Amino acid sequence: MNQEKRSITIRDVAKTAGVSVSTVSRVLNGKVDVAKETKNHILEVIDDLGYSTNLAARSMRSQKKNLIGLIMPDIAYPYAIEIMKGVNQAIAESEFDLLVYTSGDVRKRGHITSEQKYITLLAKSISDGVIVVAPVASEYNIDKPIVSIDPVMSHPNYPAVHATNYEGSLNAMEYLIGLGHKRIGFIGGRVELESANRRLSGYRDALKNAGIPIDEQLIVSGDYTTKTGIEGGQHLLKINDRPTAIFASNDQMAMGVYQIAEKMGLRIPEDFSLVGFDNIPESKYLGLTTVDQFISKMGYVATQMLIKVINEIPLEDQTLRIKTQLVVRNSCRRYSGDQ
Amino acid sequence: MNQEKRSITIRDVAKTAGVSVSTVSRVLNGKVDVAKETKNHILEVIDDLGYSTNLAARSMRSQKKNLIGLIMPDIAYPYAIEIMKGVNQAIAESEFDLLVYTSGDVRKRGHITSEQKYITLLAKSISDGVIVVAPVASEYNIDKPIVSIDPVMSHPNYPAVHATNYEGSLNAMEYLIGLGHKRIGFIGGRVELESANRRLSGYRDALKNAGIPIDEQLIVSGDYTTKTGIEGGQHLLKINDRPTAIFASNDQMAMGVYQIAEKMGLRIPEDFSLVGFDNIPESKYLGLTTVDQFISKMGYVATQMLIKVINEIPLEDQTLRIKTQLVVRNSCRRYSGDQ
DNA sequence: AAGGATACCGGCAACGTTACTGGAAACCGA
DNA sequence: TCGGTTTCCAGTAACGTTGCCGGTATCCTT
Repeated sequence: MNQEKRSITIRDVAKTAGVSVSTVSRVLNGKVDVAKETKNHILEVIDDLGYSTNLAARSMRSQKKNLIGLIMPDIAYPYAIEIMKGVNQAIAESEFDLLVYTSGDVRKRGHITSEQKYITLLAKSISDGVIVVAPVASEYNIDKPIVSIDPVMSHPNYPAVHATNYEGSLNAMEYLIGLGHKRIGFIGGRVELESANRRLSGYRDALKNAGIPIDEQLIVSGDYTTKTGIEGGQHLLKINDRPTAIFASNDQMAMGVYQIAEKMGLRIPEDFSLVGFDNIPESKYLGLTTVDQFISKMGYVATQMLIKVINEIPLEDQTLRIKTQLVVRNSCRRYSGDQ
Repeated sequence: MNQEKRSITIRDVAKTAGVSVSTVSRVLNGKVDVAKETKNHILEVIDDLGYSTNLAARSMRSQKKNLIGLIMPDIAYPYAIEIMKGVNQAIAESEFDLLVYTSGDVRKRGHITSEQKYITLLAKSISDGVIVVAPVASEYNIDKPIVSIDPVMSHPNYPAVHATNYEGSLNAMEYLIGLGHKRIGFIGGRVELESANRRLSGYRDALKNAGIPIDEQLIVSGDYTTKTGIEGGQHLLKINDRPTAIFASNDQMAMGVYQIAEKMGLRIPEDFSLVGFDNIPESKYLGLTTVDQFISKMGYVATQMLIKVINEIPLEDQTLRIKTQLVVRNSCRRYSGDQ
């Protein structure tokens, strides 16, 4: 039945062009050692037959692939999208193409295929190097270049780009404290991620620095999703002596806070102030004051680093820290304590 | 210097496990024909050595790859992102992983690597099937499943999912006309794309149906980018007897119109009405009335179709048409003609 | 005109994997 | 005990490509 229309190989091209396979391979790879006439003829045949080289076979045999891999567990949330935008831009400016590898959901694969597996899969097989987002491990037994974005632990010998999560958090808190807030709620992120912990540290230290006692009741946990933003926000806003400000440790959760505030009939910033973290595009429209961590720039820079490593250009710094920056919009107001 | 730490192959595993290569391959692929004891031992060795199978080699040899390819010229614009969201969701629900292939920019590759090249590259090499977005051709000499999203010309034998571009455009225009508008500007999309032409047809036909003469001066061209939205908007708004409404043939360009309007000191909808097409997330925040074409749903459905084709489940319909729907927000107002 | 350089090209092996074939051992029923 | 299954595994041949080596012509130099 399925008569398997075998696809056209380099051998077919060689045969119809009346040359050897190696010669075809040479014109395919732009080697000089072939007569202009033969070359043109072969190119014609290639076009006629609609041949295109088999990536798998080529990858297996040769070194340079002009392909960069980007590994993400999920590509459908704003953070991932911003990363991709940055990577995409760097890719567009380069000679490389991009292969984004995803399983669609962090939770999809069980214990069998771990991060390491994915990386080796892509790296060994098919690309010249990979970018890993928020990886857990820091060492891989691969000979291929790897650049990590926001890794859990930075390893001095492995290139990585970070955001200054701690400082960003500190800044945001100082801003709120500077506005006169003393009771500030905090909605945390996924605890297994370094970024979440560092943002929490920033929260705690800022209060400590300002001499404000920490009320553990005001710290709730979340997982960076809108849903937990809603839950956390609701919890905080239902407290009797409710906080005058909330610091959500990412914008996605801050968006949840907006939603629950509206449902509860509370206005932002009139009834309470709100600060987020990330500066995803949506924040602009919401008027959310947040900490910009230049996500897409991180993707951009990481890609450039990777390309350098691939081309064996030495890196000035193995780890690059992108400075976060507070973006003040209109989700916060001064709190004078007299209301 | 670079002593090329050769990576671990199946042969290494076989040797240290004291079995043959084929046996290792068998446990790797979950074949039954191997003793439980041997199997466990091999799995242990695999874990110890940190082996992971070389995708390229496997792809070359075997049929099933559990991998779906998505080919996009650029992944950094809202339309592409929405598609990916949908595809991502379907992927997450399936046994397949996803490989997004992009060169980062439509304009990057010259004549050498065409759409066909990309498709065969990915399809022949490495994946079980591919999804192509807005492809120009309708036939490919590949034996692998292909599903197109919004193809230029639909071919009855090739699975594709469309939006009802013409009807959507017609609806939007009828809405504007129903509000009393007679001078309606139109900003067109990339002429080489079918969607652009069909939206323009909708514009023309709606006017014709309403008995309103077409003023060619009110039709300007664009290419679906914000930049041309700005230019087109400026051009239209500078006309002496300027249109009372503008229909931008996608949201991205409508966003450009917002920008230029603000710069010119014109308010929407007080000074003129605006309608877009696509319903990208940003539109919600802008309050833009637009035609929802359920982009992410298109990605979702296309992926499901592809998976069916791969699994040789017959499709009910080769081409699926997703109905567009007008989303009324607050960028339009009634025009009574007395101002 | 002869020797050497150069331009061009073909053949072979190898990349790491899986499909296929077949064969040894173990088991089973009588 | 013996033929026949069954279980398990090893060996070999591919898959489509490129790297390497070497072999012809052709051209240049003196």
